[in-house]
Amino acid sequence: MVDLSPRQQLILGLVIREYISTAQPIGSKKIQDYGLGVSSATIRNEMVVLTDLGYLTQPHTSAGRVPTDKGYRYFVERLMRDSQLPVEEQRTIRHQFHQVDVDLEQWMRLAASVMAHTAQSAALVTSLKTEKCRLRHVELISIHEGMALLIVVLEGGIVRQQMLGLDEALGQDTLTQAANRLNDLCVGGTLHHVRSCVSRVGSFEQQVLERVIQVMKSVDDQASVHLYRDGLTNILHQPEFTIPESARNVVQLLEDRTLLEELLTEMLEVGGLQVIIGGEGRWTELRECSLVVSPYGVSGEATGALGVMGPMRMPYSRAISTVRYVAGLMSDLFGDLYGEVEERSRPAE
Amino acid sequence: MVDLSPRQQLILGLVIREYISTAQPIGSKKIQDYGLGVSSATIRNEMVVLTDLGYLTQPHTSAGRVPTDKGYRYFVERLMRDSQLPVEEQRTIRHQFHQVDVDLEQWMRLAASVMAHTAQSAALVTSLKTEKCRLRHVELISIHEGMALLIVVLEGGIVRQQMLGLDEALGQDTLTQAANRLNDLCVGGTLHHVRSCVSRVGSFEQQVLERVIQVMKSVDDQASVHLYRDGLTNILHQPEFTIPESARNVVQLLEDRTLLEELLTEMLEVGGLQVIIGGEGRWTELRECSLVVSPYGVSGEATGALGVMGPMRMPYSRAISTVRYVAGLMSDLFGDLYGEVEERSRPAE
DNA sequence: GTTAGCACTCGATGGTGGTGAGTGCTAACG
DNA sequence: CGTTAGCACTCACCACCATCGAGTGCTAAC
Repeated sequence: MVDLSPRQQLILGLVIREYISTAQPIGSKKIQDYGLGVSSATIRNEMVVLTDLGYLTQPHTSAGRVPTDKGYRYFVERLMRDSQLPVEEQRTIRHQFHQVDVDLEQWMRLAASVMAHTAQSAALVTSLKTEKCRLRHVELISIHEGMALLIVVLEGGIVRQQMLGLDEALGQDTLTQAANRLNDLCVGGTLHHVRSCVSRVGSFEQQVLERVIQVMKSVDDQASVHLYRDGLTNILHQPEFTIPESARNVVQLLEDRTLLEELLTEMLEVGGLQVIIGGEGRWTELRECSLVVSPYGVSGEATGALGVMGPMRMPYSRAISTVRYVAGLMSDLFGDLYGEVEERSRPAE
Repeated sequence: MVDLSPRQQLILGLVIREYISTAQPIGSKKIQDYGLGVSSATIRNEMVVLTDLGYLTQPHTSAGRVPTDKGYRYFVERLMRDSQLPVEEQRTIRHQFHQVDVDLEQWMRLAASVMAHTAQSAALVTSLKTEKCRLRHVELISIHEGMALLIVVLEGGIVRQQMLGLDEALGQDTLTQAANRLNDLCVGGTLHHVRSCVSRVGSFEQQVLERVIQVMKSVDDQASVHLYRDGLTNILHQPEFTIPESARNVVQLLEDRTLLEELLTEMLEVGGLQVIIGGEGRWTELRECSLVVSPYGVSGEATGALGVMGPMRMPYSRAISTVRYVAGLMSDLFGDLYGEVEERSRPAE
């Protein structure tokens, strides 16, 4: 992995960059045109080496070279200089965020839309997952006799609601009283603390608390993670997805919440901006795709993941800077909701 | 439109049914195989008539016949007998609905999933839109000093939340008091009534009320209608969408919320189960597609639209019975939340 | 180590002819 | 007059083939 000569690195870099922009196998002639002062034969020789080392392949004998996943990996880790998103675009994006309401859902939707547009790929955003979520407020609202609406508010403005079938008809007053009692007892507590309250309240309150616990558990659970998607069309415009077969595969991939949620949750555990190339590791389903994923949120409080997905032949530099910028921006926005604590833990902008 | 002989109707029906199941142009021989006791020449003669009348076309001179949108329209309105979804499937679907929580969002998601699966097409579900929404409850929760969460509960368990920047730091107690005052004053009122309260409260409450009004207005507005989609992959499996071009078009169509929302909202105004074939009317964007859409909900209180989208060559009978059944089921479920009123207004199951 | 030269490979392109499904037309039939 | 057998015709589809050329690997000379 480490023993490429400077010239080999240069050639590999050029092949990858050229392939990323043209989607055509790259021949020695085209590289020569870049003017590195050697003949095509020399470049061919180097290409043979790069091919033997597994950084490039040929679709068929008499074709140019195409990067392998290993090649892209080398490119991303060694040949690409970190670039920032142009200041102009940064401003445009910030502007868009300031134009919408202060609303978690709208932000996430917007983040997906912005990334899809800026990186010209499919974009993914998961909702926040609290690590040890604290209860902020419980509310019970009568819908009609026999049915009440339970609203649970958690730290950081996460709101969940659930319908609650009542065994006996209870008026709004009774419900409010019950909610007040629970608020007095449990607000500010973690799941653990809420659990410990169950034995200290009346039977109806117990019933409500069970549901609150269920809600808090499910927020921790990946099942309740929301997933925002955008830019599916972008990915279908890529030449690698004109084949109906691959198009279907990638759409299926993006439609199937479970796989994506699993993937993004795992990325969250690893932490930091990640690049997954061609389904490396256990993600064989995304064989033809690459992802750039980053966590966002307030570390230790609530975190989510966001990123873009495209063909292996993805403009990594642009994708990475886009994802990094949006993740930083979202982290800042959410940081404000958590009252400016944990300043140090935000990903750098 | 009305002057087809019984035999012409029979032939048209057979051509359409056969084409729906095979996606191949249908020749006179194939129709003869159905054994209607006449020769292929006779069938050809009838086909010429049907073609001249605009119910069928030929992709090219020496090919079989393919239905036109007018042909499908005639089929849907005159040749198709209303069928029910098999009882077995009805049970399966009901069962799935009873297995999830009593939760609007989960229901809509499930409805989309069920329709996508049952009708093997792309499914769409909009959230409910209240016609004259009534305020049920207002809640203010302190997030941190300078920031509060406003929760607005409307008739039928619709919950909306919004962050509220505070001009001055207010404690939870102050917020609760303000919320209580507003509840006393406005609960049960329509948008109109809430508006009339603005002048009767203090300045902070006014500020909150403005936001409540904004929320209530936006619920009326199509901008806030949620859209649940499922089964995109199904549609890409249809032979008409193997061409990358059409595949992209249909994906773009399904990804673009605004067009779909506009369409579904318009369907809501028309009312009743609607079949849109090949972008009839002003829906030229869906030239290659057909939709089966039905309203659901509690008429006069809160209504939404749901339906499926597929190629023009869609199994209309199955699609219609699926959509009708799911719409009925959803209406029943939501009807329960509205306290069993308006019994008469539910679409028949 | 580099390079010019060269034979070779193989996908892409385009023209050709055969095949067959399906047609429209016509003339004969009941 | 509706129906039908027969027939010539059309045209997409496919297999075949030759050509072309981009790009290769190899070798020998620099």
